[in-house]
Amino acid sequence: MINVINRCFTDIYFQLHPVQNDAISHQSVRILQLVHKKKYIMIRDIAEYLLISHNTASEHVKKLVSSGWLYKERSEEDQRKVYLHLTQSGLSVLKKNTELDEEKLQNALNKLSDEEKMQIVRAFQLLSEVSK
Amino acid sequence: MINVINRCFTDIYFQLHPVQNDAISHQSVRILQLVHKKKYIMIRDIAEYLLISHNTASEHVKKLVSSGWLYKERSEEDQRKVYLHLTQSGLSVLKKNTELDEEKLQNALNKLSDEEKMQIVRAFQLLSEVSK
DNA sequence: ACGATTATATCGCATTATACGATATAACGA
DNA sequence: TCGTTATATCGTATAATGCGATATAATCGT
Repeated sequence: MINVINRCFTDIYFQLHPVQNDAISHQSVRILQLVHKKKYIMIRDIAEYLLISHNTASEHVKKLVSSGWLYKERSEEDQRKVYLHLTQSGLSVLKKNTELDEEKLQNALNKLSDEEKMQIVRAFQLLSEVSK
Repeated sequence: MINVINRCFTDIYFQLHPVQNDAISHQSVRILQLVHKKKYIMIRDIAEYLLISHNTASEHVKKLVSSGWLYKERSEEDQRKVYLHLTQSGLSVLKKNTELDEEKLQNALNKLSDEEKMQIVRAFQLLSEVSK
């Protein structure tokens, strides 16, 4: 069962992911992903998740800010802390690099009945829920 | 509906993907992926898919062969052609970099009933099928 | 037969990505 | 005040990425 899900999962991503011409590095995508999924994330958290030193994480973030994909917010309570957030542009880049292509996904879904579409949505919601 | 599926899809991958300490580059993963999903793939095909020049693709493949993740097979009919295949080691590296972690996925599924598990498997098979 | 094409490979070179140690600054905590 | 925490910057090193130029061998078209 695990293997079937994994084969389908990778097949779906392989077939439906957007064609990306964007020049974006692997670590940049991982950082945008972290910022998107985690609330109140800081530089040191990114270093921890990515298993890199804090200064390297700081350099990465600097680049992402200057690219216009992230912005910083100083904490009110503790002025040392810097919370990171995605810009609209950053969200758009992240989507192109982690989500399924909307048009390709729509084309795939159109081959199914309404009942089948709903089954797929429910299944994704279910697995997403128990993954947390 | 598209947005719900995409949010769930990225959540599932974010929560369940393996923690990877392997030192492997982005392009290397993409090439292993291509070789895995496509039959009789050649250097020039990889260049085409990855939108890079054939000589760069050749260099990448050389590195992957020397890492023991790919091996080459000369075509019988046309001796110019070199088909690429994954080694066992290459397949293992690819899985760690694209699939969901077996243990994490199992833990998530264990929170569900047998009926719900089957619904998820059917939904993934369904979407995988219409994605081709 | 032979020039054109195809597929791969290699070399030289340039740029970007990735990372860390050392060091600095500012803010917080006891 | 002194130690700790969070971020930032500089210098430096190595790996990753990529392309043009060039080479070799096989195949194709006429």
